[in-house]
Amino acid sequence: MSHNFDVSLFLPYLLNQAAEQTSVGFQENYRERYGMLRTEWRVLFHLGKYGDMTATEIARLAMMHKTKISRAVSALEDKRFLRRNTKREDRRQETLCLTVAGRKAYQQLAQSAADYEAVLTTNLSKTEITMLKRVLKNLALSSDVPK
Amino acid sequence: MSHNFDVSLFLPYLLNQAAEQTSVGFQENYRERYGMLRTEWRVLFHLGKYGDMTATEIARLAMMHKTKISRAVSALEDKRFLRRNTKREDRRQETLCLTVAGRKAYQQLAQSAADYEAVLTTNLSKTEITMLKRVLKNLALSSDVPK
DNA sequence: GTTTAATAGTTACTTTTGTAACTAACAAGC
DNA sequence: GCTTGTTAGTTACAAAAGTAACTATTAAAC
Repeated sequence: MSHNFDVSLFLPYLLNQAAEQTSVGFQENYRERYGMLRTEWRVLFHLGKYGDMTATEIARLAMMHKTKISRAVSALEDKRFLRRNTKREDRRQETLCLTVAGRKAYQQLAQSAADYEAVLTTNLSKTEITMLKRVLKNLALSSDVPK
Repeated sequence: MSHNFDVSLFLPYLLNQAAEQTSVGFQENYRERYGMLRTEWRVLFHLGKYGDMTATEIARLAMMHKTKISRAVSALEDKRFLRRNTKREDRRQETLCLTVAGRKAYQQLAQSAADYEAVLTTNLSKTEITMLKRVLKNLALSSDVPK
């Protein structure tokens, strides 16, 4: 195929650059204000968005490895942002529930996220944003093997 | 702003997902075949694409931290993919030059990259690809502070 | 020319992540 | 019931990345 492929426009590379820059730009919000890591913010926002779930369910949705989730959950528990409730039907599983503080943090961060995204996309049209998100969703599912 | 912002469509999150999936999909190429890490592949491809450069120049272009570059350069040197040449004019700097083996690896990987990208983008039109890359480039520069 | 500041790159130390092995609980086969 | 296999989640260890302090060299100030 293309004899003169421009590696500097290699899609995974561009995606990494964009992901890294935009993520770093947002991290001050959860980091400075709540002392969270990226993984913790992700777990928090899944619970905030989808309601109580188990670690495994978050892992599947977020495509994150279960050890990462496990550590993030412990950290969020230490910070009193969530509680664990062992399930009656299956005592291996535990439902994760945001505390009042956790929900509050989620709401504030969701707001910051909305604001931040607005800034990121100022130069983009509505059509472009929609298209971009659709494409990204597809790429994320491309070779869906969370392992 | 938006009272009902959908965090699961938060742009940095989508970008991370897409970046991670597509990068993992490609890594078998440099990892299995050449025993490289992602950082090494990046350094290699910058040298392959732009010709001999110093570590600092790569760091600036790739927006990678200089310690990451330093380690990747050492690893690539160990694998005999590049040589270092201290500059006459300024003995602090060293020009990094791909060896014959390095150039060969670059060419093969650039080819694999082209093939891989073709697969990734099968469902996208030319217009979409162009638009996507332009947007990603812009996002990557959004808050350009490599530190 | 000697002090001061700046730059290229490395190294030491810490934090975070990845991998694999582990414990505990359940479920099925017999 | 007991063995065998599977799943949820954790922990121990190894690999990678981030941060800060370091060496060596150059440049500037005086």
